[in-house]
Amino acid sequence: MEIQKGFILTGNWEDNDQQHIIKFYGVGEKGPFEILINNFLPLFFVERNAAFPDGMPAFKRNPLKLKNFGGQDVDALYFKTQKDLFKAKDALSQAGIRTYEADVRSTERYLMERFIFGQVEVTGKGENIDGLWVFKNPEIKSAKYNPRFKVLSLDIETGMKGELYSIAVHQKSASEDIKKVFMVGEKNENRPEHHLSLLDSEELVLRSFLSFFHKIDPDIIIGWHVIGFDLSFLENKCRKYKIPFNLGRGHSKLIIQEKKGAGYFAKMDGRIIVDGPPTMRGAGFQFENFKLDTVAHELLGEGKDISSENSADKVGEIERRFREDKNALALYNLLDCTLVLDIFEKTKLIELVQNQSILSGLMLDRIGVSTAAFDFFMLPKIHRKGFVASNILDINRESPNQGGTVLQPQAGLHEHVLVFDFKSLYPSIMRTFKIDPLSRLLAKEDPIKTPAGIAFSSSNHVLPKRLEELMNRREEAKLEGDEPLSKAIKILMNSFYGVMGSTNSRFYHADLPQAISGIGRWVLEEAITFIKTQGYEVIYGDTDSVFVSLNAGLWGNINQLGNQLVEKTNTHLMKKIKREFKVDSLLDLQFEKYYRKFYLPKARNGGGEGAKKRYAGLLMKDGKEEINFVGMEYVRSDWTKLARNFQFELFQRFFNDENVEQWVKSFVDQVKNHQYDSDLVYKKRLTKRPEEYTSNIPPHVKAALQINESKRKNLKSVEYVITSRGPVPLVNDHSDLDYEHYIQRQVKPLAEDILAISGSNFDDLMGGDQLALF
DNA sequence: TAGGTACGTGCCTAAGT
DNA sequence: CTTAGGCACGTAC
Repeated sequence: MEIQKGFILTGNWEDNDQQHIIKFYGVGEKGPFEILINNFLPLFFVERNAAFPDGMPAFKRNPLKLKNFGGQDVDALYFKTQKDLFKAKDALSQAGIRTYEADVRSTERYLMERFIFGQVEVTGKGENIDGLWVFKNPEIKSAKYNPRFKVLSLDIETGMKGELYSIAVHQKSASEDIKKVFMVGEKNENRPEHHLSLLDSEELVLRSFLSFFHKIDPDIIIGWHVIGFDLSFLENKCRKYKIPFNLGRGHSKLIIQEKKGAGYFAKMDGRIIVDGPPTMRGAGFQFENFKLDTVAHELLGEGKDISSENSADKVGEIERRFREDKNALALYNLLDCTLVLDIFEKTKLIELVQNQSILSGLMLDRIGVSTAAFDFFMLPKIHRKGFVASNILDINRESPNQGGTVLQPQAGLHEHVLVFDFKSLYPSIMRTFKIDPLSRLLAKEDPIKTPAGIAFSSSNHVLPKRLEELMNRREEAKLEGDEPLSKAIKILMNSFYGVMGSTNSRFYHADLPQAISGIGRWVLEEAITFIKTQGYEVIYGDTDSVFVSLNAGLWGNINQLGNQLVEKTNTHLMKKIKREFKVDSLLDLQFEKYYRKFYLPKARNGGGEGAKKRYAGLLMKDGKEEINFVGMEYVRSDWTKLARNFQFELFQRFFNDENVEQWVKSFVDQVKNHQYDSDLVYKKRLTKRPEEYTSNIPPHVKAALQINESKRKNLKSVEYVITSRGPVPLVNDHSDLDYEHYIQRQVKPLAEDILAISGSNFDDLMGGDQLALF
């Protein structure tokens, strides 16, 4: 008998010889393992009184003490294979008979019903086959086991005509640091360094790489666009040489799929691919762009040794090194691997996704799917409460759901502004008012009514307890300095509100998000009213935040003041909520920050009213004063660097009480005098193919349409400038820059925001005659 | 290979002078 | 030539 703890990386199912087989792969205490299960039957539920049509495959019907959300009894139907399940589901659907939970994946069903969240203890007859532990129908239960994965960073270099030059890998684990480059070349060439293998042909490079790969046996492959480029390229080469592209554990195949709009996905047994850019985007990282060089510079302060500024030069330099200096190319190839590895290490990305998997129960390639994470937690819970959920239905919403309140800002310059916000507002509302799909169904049991009159059961619910656990665990994680865990919890908690309000969730019901956001609006209003009664002026607020201006001037200790106001407000809310709703408030207003100066701009087309979701303020950070921009052009990636730099410097002067007029004038002169030509580039995403924009054609699309047909095919964003001919892609000739456009569209509106305060005006300042020159 | 709503801004286009 | 409405994008929370 073999007992091992482990972490599940991947899972899949197949129907084989009239059997449904589930396979899980992972890494355990004694190495990688495979779990084979053939005693699990795919299932769904139907109403007890359903009369079945002809053409149903074989099934076993089992009456259960479960009901659907409408209160009707249901039976479980078990099938030999998933294929039979699909067939039955279709037949029933044709006959107008509803099925329940028929769209739950059997791998996830198996794990969730056993409360297994990534980490397992496997007990059974284990057989070690070629280093892979194989268990057949073992006993599996939840456990605590957090491996340090073997992470391999992969990068390839190619020639312009589609030749494979080299494959580099860098793998780090707790105990080893392995570097290797496989390159096409002659053996005695250039006295190659020890980690460089020169091989006679592409085919030999591929074979050597694959054999080496299996020897070092990584758990996770990382890279930069590694699926869409590197692995896809290698797959094609392998096909050409009829080499099986069997990167998976047990030499199983790697399968790559491209989903239009959603990017590339790769699947194999027992290993996970974590691609840098999409994963970092998903984790909320933001950079000027997601080029490896940019991200590496930003995070590590270093870059590649071939600058990627000019892609034509880069390709040329790679080809030159391949011909003349293979050692240099190998170093370059390897540097990319190491940079990616360092980026992952610095941002703790692997730890983040590992925590997301443990918290959600989803395997690593599904952690981003919030609706699936909600199912994983909720389905087993509601079963134990006597309910089954529906399939994911095609719902069309009658009316849009209302969200948070945004207060009308009091436009202008303020001094001494305190910002308060509710910590995790929506989760704490769900906890306070016991909101989840179950308590909505069972609202008759000890009801709580929200301000809008939606009722929930105060005694029968599951999500509030889960949120309490998560919030407590997050506090612990913060104290322990465990950033990835804290972040993973935050991401998960924040997803619940969205899932319950998503028609792509089987738990969707309009009352759920309506109740939550409705209470949110009530709470914010109540807090503001109270703060005003304390004699403070509220100048702005958005969803969960309140901005207070100390118009009477600054006195005493800011922190003390802020914390006292927070305490009073929380106590007030506590009492009020107890009185009106008979529940204990878990709402927590916090004193977040203090701006010495704070500016709320007017809306450009708003008839003098303040613009919501836009502001700039001067706050203290690490003992220094720093300008913080929110929603303004400075933080918008679709404005030029010219505008962003201009706004930053403008506000520096403005907050410093300097007169800006002369400076604005000279800035405009410098623009005309070609001082900022490299800052005039616009960058904008394309959400469709350029030809598909029909109703109107915005500038970035006009630019995109001028790019070669082949290059424009999968274009995700366009860089362009405005010339006397209109928008032109950056890659085309653009010597006739339209400076007047930039002054009028990128500088003037930002300058006006500030100039208007002192009653001056951009055009007067410039003097009409000078503009006529252009 | 489906978390949500609220909002500002610039530009295009068609309808009104 | 001016204006209103809608589209597209990016952002705040």
